[in-house]
Amino acid sequence: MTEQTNENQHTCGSSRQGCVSMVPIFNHLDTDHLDEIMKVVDSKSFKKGELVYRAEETSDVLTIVNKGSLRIYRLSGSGKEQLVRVLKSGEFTGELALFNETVHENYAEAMVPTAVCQITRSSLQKLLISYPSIAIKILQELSARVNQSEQQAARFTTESTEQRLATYLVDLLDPDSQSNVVTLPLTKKDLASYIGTTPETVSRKLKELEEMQLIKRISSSKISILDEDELLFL
Amino acid sequence: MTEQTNENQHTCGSSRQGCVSMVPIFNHLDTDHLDEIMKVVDSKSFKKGELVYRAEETSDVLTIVNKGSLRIYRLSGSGKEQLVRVLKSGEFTGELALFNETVHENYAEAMVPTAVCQITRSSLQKLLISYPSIAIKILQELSARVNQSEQQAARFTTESTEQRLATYLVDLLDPDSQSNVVTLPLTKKDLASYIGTTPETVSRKLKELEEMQLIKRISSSKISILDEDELLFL
DNA sequence: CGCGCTCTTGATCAGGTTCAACATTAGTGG
DNA sequence: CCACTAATGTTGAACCTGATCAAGAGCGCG
Repeated sequence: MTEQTNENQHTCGSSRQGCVSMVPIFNHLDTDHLDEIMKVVDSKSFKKGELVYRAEETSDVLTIVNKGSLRIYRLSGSGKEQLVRVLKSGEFTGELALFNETVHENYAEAMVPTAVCQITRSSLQKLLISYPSIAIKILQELSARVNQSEQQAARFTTESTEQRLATYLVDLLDPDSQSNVVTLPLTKKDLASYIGTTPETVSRKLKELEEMQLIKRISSSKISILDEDELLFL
Repeated sequence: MTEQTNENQHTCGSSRQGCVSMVPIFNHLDTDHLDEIMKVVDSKSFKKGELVYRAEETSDVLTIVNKGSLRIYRLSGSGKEQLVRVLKSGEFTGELALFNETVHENYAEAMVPTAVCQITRSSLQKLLISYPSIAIKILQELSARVNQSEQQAARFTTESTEQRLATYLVDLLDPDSQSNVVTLPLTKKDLASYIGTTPETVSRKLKELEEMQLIKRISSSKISILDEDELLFL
């Protein structure tokens, strides 16, 4: 039911090229080096809902999103799902299984038709030796993720659901756009999971924030931020 | 009030040596290389309660614990403290400010008299180029930390306080010891903060677990685990 | 020895979950 | 293109976990 589609695995040179040249961990290198990297990278495509990998699986590849997006989530002992993060174009996952030679502890699922590039442990290891700057890029990304994740964890225990929702909305604001309208990139269900609550509570809190004149719901996925400062101050 | 003690900054070659040769990210290298590393590493000592760094500070060093331990914690907007992790000997911190050239977002405080080694960004960068294996070690450590932190975050939202406390206790069990007695390495207050609750609730839940015959409190910091399986099954 | 901690226990309270019913939207096939 | 169905989102009411406040007990330390 969640079978991979590997059809264009060796037929999308352009996709592979797009992958390596647009990815933060590679794009500081010049064309010659990108060519070399391209040779060791594989492309794969996944339909909406397909799993790139699942918990308990071993794997020795780093997966980089080329086009589309991946939901990274965990399942608790009781089967409750926790949305950990959404990977967008240029971001990578699979580092735990790759660097620590262990199993995945989360699930990666395509949210929309998604193209990824994958690089094996041995290939990556060679690249890291040839181009130490790649390692630095990955270190940057991983340390930023540790930080994000620790902040998220701290918010779960120190802030109210209302506060978490409010800051989530404000964070969606595009700094270099005049508009104060944000588009929710997640379903209410995923949004609820991400901020650590239920869809019912998200619904109620959005209503409350609207009654407080802090936001205005334009459509189901569009929200106008009326008072950014007050939202953060809650 | 939280002033650093740099007295033995250049007087403890032995400490520095201990540092580099015992640290996971370096200890796979041979003696010659360790000597080279030792040259670019600084030693510092902190008294109990002193801060190695604080949020909002910039810094360009990676801090590795040599002896003692560091509490890494965050402060929420409302001033609530969240214990993120405890660094023990051989572990490092400061990677966010170091790799991303930004400010710290957490605090690092000595829990006991603590000796650390520090290495600057430029020195580390040179080392990473000379010894790519160091980068791999750090990648391993950081990806493991991303994983731990995401798991911790997921637990906050998917498990009850009782479950989090129970798994915390079981995790303290030493696998290669016959004993089923664990020693709490944290004060009740820190323990409460770490698992995302209050000291009062910790007290009550421990009492409940004892009434369920799953644990037995030996002393204030020693607990006997009577039924590991049932604790994890809660 | 007594002062100031941390820890414990009790009582109350509130935020958020759960369950259930209803509304709305999106997706599917005639 | 509309109708139908399934999934998602909303609202209400009851319940429950865990936080808060307050008071007392134990403990270490000067």
